[in-house]
Amino acid sequence: MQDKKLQDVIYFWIHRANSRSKDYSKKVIKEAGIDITVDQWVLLKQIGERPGLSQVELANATFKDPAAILRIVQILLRKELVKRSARPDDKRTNELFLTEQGQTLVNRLIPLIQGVRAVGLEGLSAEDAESIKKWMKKIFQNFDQKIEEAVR
Amino acid sequence: MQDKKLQDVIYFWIHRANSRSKDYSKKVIKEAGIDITVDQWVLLKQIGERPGLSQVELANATFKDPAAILRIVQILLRKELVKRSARPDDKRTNELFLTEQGQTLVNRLIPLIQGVRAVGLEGLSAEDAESIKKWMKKIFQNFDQKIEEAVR
DNA sequence: AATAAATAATTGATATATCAACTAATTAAA
DNA sequence: TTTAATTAGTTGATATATCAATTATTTATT
Repeated sequence: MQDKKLQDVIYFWIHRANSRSKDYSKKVIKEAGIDITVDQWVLLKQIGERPGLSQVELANATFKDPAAILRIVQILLRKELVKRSARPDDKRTNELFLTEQGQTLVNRLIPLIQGVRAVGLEGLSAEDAESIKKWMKKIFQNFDQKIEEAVR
Repeated sequence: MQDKKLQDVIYFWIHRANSRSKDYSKKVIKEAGIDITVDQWVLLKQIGERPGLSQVELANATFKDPAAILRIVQILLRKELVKRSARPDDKRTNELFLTEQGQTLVNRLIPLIQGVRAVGLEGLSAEDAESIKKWMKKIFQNFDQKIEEAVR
């Protein structure tokens, strides 16, 4: 049975680009002497953008599983970068906030991560970057629709 | 400190596209009643393309860690989809081959995975797809170079 | 040839992803 | 309003990713 070689498959390269951007982010964070993972950073960043959001809201925003969110949040609580409290009008729900330490760390990381983003886009124009973003959204939606379609 | 919202970051969308393509592959494989993961499939496919390759070669081809390869290979051995034997001229090295069962499974999966690939690219032209592949390679290389640069 | 360096595979530790099952709290329906 | 359904969070199980350290073997060096 004939098939494309792995290296000719577009999704394989999307995977590689994703993987290496994570690797490089990790390297930059580590070299700055900061002890958090890329996934922890993403949650910190999102909590900073939307203080008080719940774990489910965080899961939706980052497209992670609530169970995955919980475990990462527990690490962030342990590191005292995040604090958590029950929402007064709905005791099921936890509200998440950055601690002062967490906010300081986010502020320190932002310029580093901006540098990381720029590295990946070297040699690409702003229009190229826009096209890529647009196409990634399209591919995402193509799959997402097929997945959701089955649910209905 | 001002920064792009998570949803405006190109790498976030690359991550999402990657993640959903994996989700949909998983769904299709499961619906076909086949009990393997996407990562197991990628290794099977690569071993089928290059019979006799070693774990390190497999790690390089798929950009995975040798330790990760080992654990997935152990699962494939357990499922009797792959067989393994020491290379005669270098006892450190294992050669990997598909079993007959493994080959049958690969043949069965290929058309399913081709369908998955097509779903993701709906609404995109062949040229769009080529551009995406080219740019993902570029982004990959931009990061990879920075990472390797430090090693030298 | 003996020693040192490099390589392939392995193991252990930690972090993450996903799914299914479960509890507690809330909301909708009979 | 009592019951049923839904929702938020949690836990356990399994698979994967990454790093550091270890063993066995091979290759390079002296």
